[in-house]
This record gives sequence, structure tokens and C-alpha cells, in this order.
Amino acid sequence: MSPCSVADRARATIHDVATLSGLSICTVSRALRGLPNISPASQLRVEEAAEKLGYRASSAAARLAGGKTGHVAIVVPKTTAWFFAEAVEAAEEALAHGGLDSVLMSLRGREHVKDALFRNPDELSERVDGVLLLGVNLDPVQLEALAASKLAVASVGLSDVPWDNVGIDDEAAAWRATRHLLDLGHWDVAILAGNEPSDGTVRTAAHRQAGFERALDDEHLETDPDMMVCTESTIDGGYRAMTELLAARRRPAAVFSGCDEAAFGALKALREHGITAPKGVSVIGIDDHPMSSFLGLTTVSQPVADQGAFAATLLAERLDNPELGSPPQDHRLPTSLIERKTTRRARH
Amino acid sequence: MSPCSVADRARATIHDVATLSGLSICTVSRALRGLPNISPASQLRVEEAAEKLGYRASSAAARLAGGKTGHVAIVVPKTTAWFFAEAVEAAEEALAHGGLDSVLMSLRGREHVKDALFRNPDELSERVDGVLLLGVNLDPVQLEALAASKLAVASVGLSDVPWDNVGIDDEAAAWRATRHLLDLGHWDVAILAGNEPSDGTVRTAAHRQAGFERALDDEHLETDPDMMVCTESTIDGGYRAMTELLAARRRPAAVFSGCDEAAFGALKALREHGITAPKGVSVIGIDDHPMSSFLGLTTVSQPVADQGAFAATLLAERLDNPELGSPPQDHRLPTSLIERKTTRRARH
DNA sequence: CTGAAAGCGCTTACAG
DNA sequence: CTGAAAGCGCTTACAG
Repeated sequence: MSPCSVADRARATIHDVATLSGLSICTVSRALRGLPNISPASQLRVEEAAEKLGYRASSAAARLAGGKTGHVAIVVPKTTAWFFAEAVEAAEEALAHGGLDSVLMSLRGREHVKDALFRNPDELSERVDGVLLLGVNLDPVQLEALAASKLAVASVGLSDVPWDNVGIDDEAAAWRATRHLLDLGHWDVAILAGNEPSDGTVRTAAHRQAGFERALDDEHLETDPDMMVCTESTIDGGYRAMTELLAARRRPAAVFSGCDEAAFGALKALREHGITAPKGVSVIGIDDHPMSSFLGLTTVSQPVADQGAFAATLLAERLDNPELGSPPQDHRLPTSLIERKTTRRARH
Repeated sequence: MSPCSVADRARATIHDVATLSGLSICTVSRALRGLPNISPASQLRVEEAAEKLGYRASSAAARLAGGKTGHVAIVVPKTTAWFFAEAVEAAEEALAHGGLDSVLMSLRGREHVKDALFRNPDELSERVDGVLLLGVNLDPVQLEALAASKLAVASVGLSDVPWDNVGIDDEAAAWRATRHLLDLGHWDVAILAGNEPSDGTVRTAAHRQAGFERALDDEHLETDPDMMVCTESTIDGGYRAMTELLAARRRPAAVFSGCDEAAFGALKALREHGITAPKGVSVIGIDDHPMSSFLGLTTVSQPVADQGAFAATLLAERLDNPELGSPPQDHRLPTSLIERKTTRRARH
């Protein structure tokens, strides 16, 4: 029996690479991690030896010795909503590209889970090197605790946050959507606005509502309180909101929904009242949900996968260069109006 | 300055627990892991000391020494499809319950990623203790390599697989759906069948087609080749398939779609031909996609979250008791017919 | 039932 | 530019 047949050859360790390259494990370690102070010749020999042996550092050992886990937590309110599923997928790909494993943590609306995670980030930093927050609404206490921790952080869709963030300009997107309605000659427009706490890191609904109001204001139009209804950002929420609007008040000429899913529900409520868009009323949303093209919903689209990938990349970069002292940035990706079949010109 | 103020107290190690309890770290280690041969008194002292110190074992150290990672890979074709997002969410929750971190790995249809992952499971087992496969189609070579590895494996939605699997009885679900059409008096029924390789671990489409054929056979009806069209299991796939069916052949009285999303596409194609369900034709799907209730689609529902949670639990149990020699089992969860608005009795 | 010792595979100062 | 040594916090035989 050969003592080192391929079959029973164990995984190569840093010692094997050191032996083969004729250098110390210490030098090997430095060479492999791209640290300075290595002669080009040594660098080359190490790389060749590692290559030949198919060497891959043990993340457990590296972590124990160096305090790195090679893992990043992707935290989402839930994975089942389209936006998060899409962003998670793109983020996971970007992180994998950087050699990082993605540990998925879904909050599922259970506040105690969120609190357990963020009240004491030290325990989290035992498990991961960094945290990618996707639309996670942190209260001020959680925000502060996380910012004070040693974890690297990046996020998608948050506001006023002391780390890299990627999102869209929600105010501008809502303005654009409302502007489209106005341009079509609809002056009597309702808004289905989202609900959210006012002291959290997620301010999407507030910004979209602000954009709506600014668009009206541009035309010196007042926002009619009767034409604003708050709702959950779901099909059911939109359905209930639209039903309420139709039941208690007069019919608007157009409806701006803060998100596509609520717009779906609104369309359904309208249909049940014998009103079809765009004939009876024009409807527009924001997001470009996959179902929107199927249903013909006019909307303002946002690049979801891009946001997830971008934020993940920023996080991976910070992790790679911890000394990188560049200040955190807030990136706003472009959105665009997609005209489909639920909006049309008013007939006065 | 107190040398051990709360602020600068480092994380407690096994040594601290040993010191406080007056036992060796070895005994502490055994007690904490629930190994036998510990006196009740020692057990108690260890637990108290650990509790008082807020001790939590370092997973990196445990892994390095013991070869356990405390991580499980959740592998999916993509996270963005409803089914997978839902199953992932439930699986992650169940795994977290068992103290396991979920590492998400999305294949995104890139065969080379799948191959890299499963051709050499040893590298994967460097990163995780177990693998949860959600609807992942392995070819025979990949299947064998994974089965031969030291990784614990469980899956959702696979067939003929040498590890614990959870799914539904696809053949029965399709039979039930088709039976419903037949019971309504529709004898001329078409099928929108899914595409899939015939040598893989995912046999959903084949089983659903078999169920369809058996239902017809029960009535001594032949499956008309003109009434069967293969398609991707997506909205677009269903749309194209239905369009094709309508263009080249006669109009069926009813349509059984192998999945709800394809049924959505079929509905759209029908509408574009001026046909609305259930008036012109009855349409039924399988899945109970979230949009199905919105669209009023009659379907056979399957419990997606339950499947994910169940499989994850089975995996966690195997990981907890590696000596557990019980043979792998195939669990089939119940489905049920949900009548909505796209099917109705035939008028002869 | 319990403990001393070796070792998992790396990284980190520190010396040279 | 390079290496010897210590150590990260556990677990695993082995001995008692």
C-alpha cells in the first residue's frame, strides 16, 4: 500500500505547503493572505505549492487564530417577499464571489429575534464577520448597539445609517409616479401609503408619501386627507385600503400606490366595484414586481438585485480592507417609469 | 480600575467555567455536551458555573478540535421562486431552533456551481456538517458523490434518494386535480406538463403527468398527444404553451397545469384569445401559489413551509445523533383541492 | 467518574 | 524579508 495514495490523502494543510515550498508556515500564511514583506520568489513558490496541493485554508483554524469567521449574516424581515428573495439571491452571489459564506437570518416579524440579534451584537460577532441588513427596521437602541459593535455592516433600503447603504431615491420615485398621473391630466389623485414606525431605519413609506405630496405641491394642489389612506404593503392591505376609499369617499381619478402589491389589491377592489383600470381610474405603483408585467400595471421600477449585489460588494470590500477608513456612503440607484396598461390620459 | 469590570470582561472560555466549578476543562466539556460518565453533582456544578458566566462554546474552536461546524447548507435552484423562498424560510427557522446556522447556497441554474459543490463534497464538508437540498436536481454522479460523503443530507421534493426526504405525492395531487375536471363533466382536457431531465433527483413533472394520465385512464380515456404540451414551470412558459395549444389545435374543455404559475400564463393566453375561465374553459393548477387566491385559480394546495421545516428537523436530528442508524425515510405530506373560480361544471 | 496531555490548523507579535 | 514560538478554545484518546 502506498502510504500516500490519492484515495487516503487527507486535506492539505499549511504545513504541507510549507514543506513543499521549503519555507516556514508563517511565510506561507503571509504569502497566501497577500500580506506585504514577501520576496517575489517566495510568493511564487508558495503559490505554486498551494496550487499543486489544492490547498485551501481551514476557515475554522483561521477563525480561531485570527478571529475571522469568513461568514456574513444576511438579515431580512422575511425571505418570502419578492423584494427580499431577489436581494438575498444577488447578495449571496456577490458574497460567494468574495469567498464569504452567507448565513441567512430571517426575522419573520418576531421582535424578540431581532432584539436577541442586535441588543448584544457581541454574540453575533462570534458567528459572523459582518452583517448585511436588507430592509431591516432597527429602533434607535438596536441601531446604536450594532454601530458600536466590531461588526462590519452594510444595508439595503435604510435611511440615515452610519454604514454603507444602497437604495433608491424613494421620494423621487414617488414624485415620478405621481407626476405621471398629473401629466395624464388626473388632478384628483389618491394615495395608498405604507405603514411604518417613524423612529426606525426604514423610511420608505414616509419618503414615498413625501414624493407624492411634493408632486401635488408642484401643481399647487393640496393633499386631500380623504384621499390618503394608510395600509400594509401587501395585496390584502391594498385591497382593504381601496375598498375603504371607495366605500366612504368619492372615487378618485387616479391612484398612486406606494408599492405594487398594494396596487394589485387595489385593482381587485376596483374590479369588485365594477371599475377597471385604466378606464374608470388610472393606477400606478412602485417596484415593478414580477406580477406587474403580467397584470399590466404601470409602475416605477427599481433594480432590486443590483441593490443587494452592490451592498454585498461594499461589505466584502470593507471586510477585505478593515483599515479602509473611507466614510460610509449612501448610494441611490436609478429608477424608471414603466408605462403599461393601468394608466391613461384623462377625458375631461 | 477593577481588573474585571463588566465592560472589559472578555467572553468566558471553558477555562473560566472549569475554574469556577473546580473541575477540569475536560470534564466541563463533557458535561456541557451531555456526554455520559459525569456525576450528577459535577454536572450540576458545571451547569451553574456556565450559566453564571454566560458561557457559550466557541464554534470555531469546537469545530477545529472536533470537526463540527454547526452550519448546514441550504441549497436551492434559486431563492426567488415562491416555493423555495417559503421552504428556505421555514427550514432556516427549524435549523436555528436546533442551534444550527444556515448557509444559503443558490445555484441559479449555473451548472458549474452545482458541479463544484457536489462533485467534491469533501470541500463542502469543510464548511458545513449537513446539506439540505430543496428541489435540487442532482444527476447520478452528483447523487452518488454526495451520498458517499460524510455529510448528513436531507431533502425536499426529491425522489428515490438515499436520505430523508419530504415531499407531496405529486402523482396523487395531479390525479386529484384531473379528477376534479372530470367530475365537472369535462372530458376533453389538456395538460401543460413541466420539463425536467429524466435521470435526475427531481421527478415532479413526471409524477404529475403520470397522475393526469391515470385519472384519464380511470375513465378509459386516452391521453390525446395533441392535448399535451411541455413547458417551463413559469408564467411565460404557461403562456407560450397555451398559445401554442390554441393556435395549432382545437380548444380543450379544460386545462390541467402542472403548476400554478404556468396556469397564470395560460389564463393570460386564453384571455388574449377572448376566452375567460371558467366560462370558455376550466383551468386548474397545483401548488396554491400566493397569487392563486388573488386570481381565483382553482388548485391543489401543498404545504410548502411544512415540507421545509420537516426536512430541516430530520436533518438536525441526524446531526444530533450521528449514531442513529434508522434508515432514511420518504415522507409525503397531504395536499388538498381548493375550488375557486376558474373551474365549473360543463354544459353539454 | 475524572484529569493531564496532545493536538486541531491557523495567525500574531516578536526577533532576527 | 523570514522564522521559532506561543496561543486561539476547544475535543479526543488515554490513563487513572
